[in-house]
Amino acid sequence: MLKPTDSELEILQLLWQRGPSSVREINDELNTTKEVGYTTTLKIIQLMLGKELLTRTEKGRFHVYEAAVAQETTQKHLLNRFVDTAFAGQAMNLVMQTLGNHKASKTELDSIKALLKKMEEDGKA
Amino acid sequence: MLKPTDSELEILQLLWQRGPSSVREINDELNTTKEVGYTTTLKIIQLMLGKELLTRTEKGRFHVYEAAVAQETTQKHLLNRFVDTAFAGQAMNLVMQTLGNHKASKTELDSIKALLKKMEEDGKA
DNA sequence: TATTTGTTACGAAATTAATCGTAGACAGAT
DNA sequence: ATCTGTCTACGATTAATTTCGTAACAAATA
Repeated sequence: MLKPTDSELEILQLLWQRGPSSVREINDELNTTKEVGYTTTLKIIQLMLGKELLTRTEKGRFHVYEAAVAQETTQKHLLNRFVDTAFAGQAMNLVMQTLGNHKASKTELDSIKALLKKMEEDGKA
Repeated sequence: MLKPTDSELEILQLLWQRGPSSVREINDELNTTKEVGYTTTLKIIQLMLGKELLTRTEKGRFHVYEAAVAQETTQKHLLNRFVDTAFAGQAMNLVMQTLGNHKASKTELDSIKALLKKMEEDGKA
């Protein structure tokens, strides 16, 4: 799998969230956060198409782009890399630090507890 | 804080683990994993010194380098960035995926459970 | 019809990261 | 005294990423 750059990831996030979108829509979204030229966004999207991170369909005389990689698969890859480079492979350190640095809702805490419970049972068996 | 590159992070990990080290030692360590020239390592270390990621002391006619940034602080920064870029800020998704993708020892699971419990109590209060 | 507007394609510049070669200093061995 | 090996400093090259200008063309509009 091809590692997306930060700019590419930003676009992937938008597409995962919005679904299929035009360059104009993506660029407008990006510009709510930071200033970036239309052709800059277009260029990155074209490069992403080359790397097969996106697919596109003709829609009249313009194009509609869609993420060609699944969010979860991509995140899993990035996560594995990140655990290695930033946490020297110590995944549970990462978990502890994340829990320590970020608030969690009751629902989220419950999901995590359920997952932990399942892990313990699997470990036992 | 200056974001270390991947190569720089690799060197930081070694220094956090080994403590103060010479270029030779760092380069030898790096070469247990991948091939990299001595002057390449030296150059990166010199750049890191410029960015104040390292400090150095003269030791006879050569230099000993030491991490100038704390492991936990650095990881926290990287983690925050990563949560934003790769998980669109959804920290608990990251936690769930990490737990799902990596094995954990009983001790680790217990620490996590203890931390969760503390978080729940804090949330209640 | 002529002009403006919006779109894609593409080349080029600027920036950053990583790699390595070469030169010069110096200690220790011959 | 000279040679050899190790060290630092630094410039040059390459590759990847980001940015944007310009051209070509179609559609909408004046």
